[in-house]
Amino acid sequence: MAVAQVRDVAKKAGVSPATVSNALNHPEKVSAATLARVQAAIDDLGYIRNDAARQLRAGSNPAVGMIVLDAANPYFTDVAQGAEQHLAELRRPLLLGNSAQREDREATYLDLFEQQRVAGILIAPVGNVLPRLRRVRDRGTAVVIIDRNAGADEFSSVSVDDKQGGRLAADHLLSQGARRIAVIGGPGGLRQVQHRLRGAQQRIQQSPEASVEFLETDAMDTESGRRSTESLLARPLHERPDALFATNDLVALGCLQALAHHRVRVPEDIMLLGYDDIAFAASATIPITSVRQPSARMGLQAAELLRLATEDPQAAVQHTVFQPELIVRESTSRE
Amino acid sequence: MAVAQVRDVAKKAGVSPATVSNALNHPEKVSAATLARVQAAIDDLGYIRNDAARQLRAGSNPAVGMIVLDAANPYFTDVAQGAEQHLAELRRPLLLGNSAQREDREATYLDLFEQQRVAGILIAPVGNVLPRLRRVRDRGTAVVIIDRNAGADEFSSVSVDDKQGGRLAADHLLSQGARRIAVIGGPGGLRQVQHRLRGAQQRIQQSPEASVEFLETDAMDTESGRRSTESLLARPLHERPDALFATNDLVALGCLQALAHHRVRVPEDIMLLGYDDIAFAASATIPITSVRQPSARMGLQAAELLRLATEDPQAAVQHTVFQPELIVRESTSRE
DNA sequence: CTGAAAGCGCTTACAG
DNA sequence: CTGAAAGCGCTTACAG
Repeated sequence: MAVAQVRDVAKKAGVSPATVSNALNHPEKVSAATLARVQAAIDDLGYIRNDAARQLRAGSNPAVGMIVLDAANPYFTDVAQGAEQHLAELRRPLLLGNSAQREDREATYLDLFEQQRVAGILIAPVGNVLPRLRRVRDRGTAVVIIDRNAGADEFSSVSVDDKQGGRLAADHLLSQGARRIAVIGGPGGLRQVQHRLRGAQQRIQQSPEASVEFLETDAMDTESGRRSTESLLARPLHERPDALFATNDLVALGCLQALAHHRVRVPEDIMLLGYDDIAFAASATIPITSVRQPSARMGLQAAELLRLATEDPQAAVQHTVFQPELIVRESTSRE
Repeated sequence: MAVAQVRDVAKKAGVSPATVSNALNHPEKVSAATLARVQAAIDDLGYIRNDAARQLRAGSNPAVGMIVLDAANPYFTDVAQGAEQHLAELRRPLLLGNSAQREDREATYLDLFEQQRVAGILIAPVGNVLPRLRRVRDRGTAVVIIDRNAGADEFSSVSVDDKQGGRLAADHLLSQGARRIAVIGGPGGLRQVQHRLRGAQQRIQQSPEASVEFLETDAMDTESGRRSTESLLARPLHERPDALFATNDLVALGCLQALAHHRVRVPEDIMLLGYDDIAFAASATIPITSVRQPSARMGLQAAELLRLATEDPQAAVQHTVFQPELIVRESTSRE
């Protein structure tokens, strides 16, 4: 069975294709009687508009593309959900791409979104995509950067003060008596990791009796946390840290698993602190202290900044910086 | 700055638009020298193909659409990841839609995918979408159903034997001494819920001393599990169940939170068993016994069945049914 | 309010 | 191996 087209609908309704199009896109231009006949013909034939043709002629695609660092991380599903909710109100579909922290995948999704001429792109960048994003914007696509203030002067962005998050984490661990802190996460090139680490370092350096080291990982998943922790536990006892600061909660959960496996007590022997405050941090074997980011609100605000940028390409660039919040739980509470 | 088009590339390379198109789509038809000039022109101008035009003319969209019941559930992110991996090898982008168990959202994504004339659709259905899926297929779009054997005769499908899963769960709880079992999940119209419940009921009815009740929820998230459990704990002690079978792990985590909040001991006072075996089940406050589904493999197989269906629309319908596996943990181990 | 004509940017036969 | 012409299915001015 051939797929119905505008001309089939037009013939059935006894009008021209132009009128069918108007009934669909500008119903106020069409008389009520005609509208009803067109609608009936559409229902009869099961007509479904061909988006490629519409888009080609109309010259624009309402959809918005989004690229996240890890689609399996509840933090990013929350951000995406916030963005999707706001975009749905604007009648804009969200196309979600997962870079999995890999530059090649990031580039593939950027290709795809550009080829589709999406109206806008929301991106949590992995690689140095700024030059590319500039070209994207110059071709007329709005861009908003999530979770990064690099490129801050050129693109609107939504982020969290990650240095402050690192400071909060370190400050809390020190106040609980930690003296040897290991920061676990990576890759080190990722802006978020750098800032969380630097914030922690800055705070720890103010305490002469405390020290900090950085264990870099390839990824930010549970497996990475487990492996890093295993390597720490392979050391002689007196060279082990007394606190772990994982740069996200998935890594923290991995750390917790390795610690439990080796019967290291948390927090008595080693304290553990995560980042993002995903729902599972609170439900963990030992509930995990974590630095909360307002994930859904960040997604919503990113979508809003994108709306502003698409509606007025000349509009001033805007940066929304949220403040992180420390949520204290058992994994760092020694008394 | 205007966006570069084929004709601009052609002019710059000193060839015709047709040759540019051939260089892009059928490089074997073009001489090496011409290919190099075209490529140089493309790079120079930063040309990006307009997918809408390509698709309109070529008459097909390589992309595949997927609709899941809950994009925030790690089970579905795992399934999606499996599918995406296989589709990537076939050079097919995956467009992911989240129905959030809502029929209106499911319909919206089906609209979107149909308008985009995707090559295929992978769907875990919420509502009664079979009539619609029939029309979709009749228009030439391949369809594979995930996680449902309803409609089994018409569409290829990938599923797990959920009745068996329910039986495994009930059998284990009974063997651990449970006598009053509450099944928590919903909505009751969802095929997975029905089968898991029915499997459990069948097994429990074989034990005259045991009873089962069903607490239906609106959704399958943590909040639903928490609320249902609260209502159970509001009962007099002797009317409480001694075991909870949550129809997925998110619900189970919610149950666990409510139980902990009321200082009910797990498994001593009430046992808890979940479904899906998401990674977080093992890391929970009390590690949760769960029925495992091979999520990534299911996604991969769904993509493979879709490939078969797109390559030969006349190909026979195929059903892959995986067997569930019980993973026993602390939440049900009374000794 | 309605319709005839043109054209969005590409690719596909086809002729050379 | 290369190019001129046609056309994919829509929507947009424009004329009536």
